[in-house]
Amino acid sequence: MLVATYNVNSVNARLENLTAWLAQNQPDILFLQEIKCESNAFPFFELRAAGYEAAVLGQKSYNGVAVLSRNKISVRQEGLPGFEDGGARYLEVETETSRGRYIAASVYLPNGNPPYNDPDDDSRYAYKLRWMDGLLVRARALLELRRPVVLGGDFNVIMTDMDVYAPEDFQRNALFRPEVRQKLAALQYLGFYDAFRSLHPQMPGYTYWDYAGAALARDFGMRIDYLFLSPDAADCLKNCDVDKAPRMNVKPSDHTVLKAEFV
DNA sequence: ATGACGGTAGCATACCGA
Repeated sequence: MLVATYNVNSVNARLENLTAWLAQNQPDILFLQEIKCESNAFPFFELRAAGYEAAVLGQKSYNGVAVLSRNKISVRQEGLPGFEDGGARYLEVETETSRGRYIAASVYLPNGNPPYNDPDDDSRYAYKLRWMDGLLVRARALLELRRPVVLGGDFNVIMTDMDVYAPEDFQRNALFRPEVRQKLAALQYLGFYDAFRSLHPQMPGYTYWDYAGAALARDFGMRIDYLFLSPDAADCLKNCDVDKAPRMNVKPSDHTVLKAEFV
């Protein structure tokens, strides 16, 4: 049973790459982030032809998350409960897999860095911190269900020095500041397992390389996409790997796929 | 410090991203 996450940087711009990856890998569940369209522009038809149902929380131009599944999907939650959010960043569903029913949420955390024209504006960072607090509240409620849960997506947090090519350059970056690292650590103290890191304690596991500056060729990457597992899901985890192929394709996203296999 | 590079909106250039 395969579950994967992919920040596509526009689902329509990435449709060829996406359907090719689905055909080759046949995951039970695929989380998408940054679909960058409303649901009326989402490629339901093409994905159904590829064998996938889709649940979509869309938004024009920015953000937008989706969950693909080979089986029928029921939506549990659009957006974080009790959190006023201008962005389409959280979609929680339940779906059948070849290993039973899973709760699955596609997560796209705010970036949090200020706009270039106003580097002292900390409102985006404050929004990121509030968003993470909302996620932690939801995560606690999900754990209380004592069921297999996967939170997958682009968390926009570099957790440790190992997870970025030049940690010294990122000390004040909103992806690496102490508060966000602490809150992502808190998700694990609650009981969610970082699927990749729990199986690969030493590997960098980069999931993102900037388009600019030959970042991919120089391996200037960062690990910011994650699959977080409830204990019931972690018990069944067999392996978890970065699939670098989508990043090496023609017309790639700047992120690549992170996938996990379950028994 | 800035921009690279790419996507969207919409038709020039601004905004966003990490």
